[in-house]
Amino acid sequence: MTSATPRRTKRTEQLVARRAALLEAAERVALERGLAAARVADVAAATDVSPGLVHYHFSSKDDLFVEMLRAAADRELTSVQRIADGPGSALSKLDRVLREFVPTRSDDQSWVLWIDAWAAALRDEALRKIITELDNAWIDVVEQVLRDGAASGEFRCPDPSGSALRLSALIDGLGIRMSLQDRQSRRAALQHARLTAAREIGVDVEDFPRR
Amino acid sequence: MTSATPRRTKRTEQLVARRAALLEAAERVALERGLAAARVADVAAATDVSPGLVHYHFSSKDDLFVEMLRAAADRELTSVQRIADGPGSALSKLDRVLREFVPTRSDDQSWVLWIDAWAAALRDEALRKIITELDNAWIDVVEQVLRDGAASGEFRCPDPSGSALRLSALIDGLGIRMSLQDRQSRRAALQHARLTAAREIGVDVEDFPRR
DNA sequence: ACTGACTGACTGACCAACAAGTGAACGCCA
DNA sequence: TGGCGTTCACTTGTTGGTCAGTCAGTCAGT
Repeated sequence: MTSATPRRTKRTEQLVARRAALLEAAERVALERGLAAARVADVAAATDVSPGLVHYHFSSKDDLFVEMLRAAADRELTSVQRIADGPGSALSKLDRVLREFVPTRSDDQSWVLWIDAWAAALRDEALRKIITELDNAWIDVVEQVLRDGAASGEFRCPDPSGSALRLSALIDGLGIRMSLQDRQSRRAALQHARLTAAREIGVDVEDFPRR
Repeated sequence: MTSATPRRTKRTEQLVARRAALLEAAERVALERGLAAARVADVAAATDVSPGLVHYHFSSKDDLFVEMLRAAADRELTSVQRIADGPGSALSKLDRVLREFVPTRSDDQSWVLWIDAWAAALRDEALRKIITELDNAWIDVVEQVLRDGAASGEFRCPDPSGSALRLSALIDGLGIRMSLQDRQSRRAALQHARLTAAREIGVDVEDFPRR
């Protein structure tokens, strides 16, 4: 039987491993030097590989970093979806989403990456597509959690779509603040998010799950 | 009487005018090409001037763009302060702030500039300082408006500081969204901001001033 | 008022550094 | 042994910054 996907030989395994390693290295480099200042030579060095090889796997620098961000976006999306599809009440899911996405530290890796990505996306159609798709998908997932909670009578939420969008925007704003200001504490940021979420679903903040 | 400030000769007038023109050109270039891709040669060309002159007025490329953003930040801050110091009820002032800062279009100039600036600030101490100072000052002004409204009994606001911070974060998040997604309408964004603000001060959205 | 020495804004050619991408050659694995 | 992953030397283009020279504007002394 000839499968459409190529056989999984040692060679092809190595190939996909290299590609993955390059993408991972690209992310590390983008985190350290910033997306705008990242060089393909850096990615090559970080992978202990010649610069030419990078161009063997990726047609251009742009291609490399776009793919890297696509992979990162996929991870983020998977992360929310796992929470939403997991066990627990809608309320606890909502709280877990907040704990997962409200930035933890001023040097929170993913936030730094996305702030860079936003700027780059202003002038790059492909990037803009990736980011808006991630953003919309994220909102959709949270919207569904809110809808479930409202349907089961756990809380009230007259406008799940709007609530999810507002939460997303708030978290993005907090993410920027946390990434740029050192003295901002995670505790405070999380509390701001919880308070806003509580108002969106008409419950008291105190009713959010402990820990 | 010998004044500390230099005489206002034709020469010095021209000097400050040149400097201002270069800063303005730098902003235009940053808007068009993006902060990361902006070249000093672009700024020179946009001012109809030789590249060398740019370095005569500004010690380095960094210096040029940092100064440009400092000027832009000053303008933004002046803008809020004028609203806060102006006439009208606290409620109407709050609404005017929202109308002023919730992005108007996907290509809203100042939002594009600040998104670029956030990314650059991740790796630039001087920029980070400018941005956090602007951000904190903005919040302080809004906080004062909220405090005034609460003091006069116009509305309730138990935590003006937190409310101002949350509003700032929400607006930033909406700004990103509006800048990256075309199909987002200003009307919707403004409505999200108004709704959140209304909840912060315990009034009904409908009570926000018409138009 | 005039002038001549002087200052400093400005030019434009130039450079050194750097970075993306190319392609021929090479060697390892199936 | 053939082809694919990989290297390395190289080309090409770009860009921030420099510098010697120029000329308009300024000002002190007459």
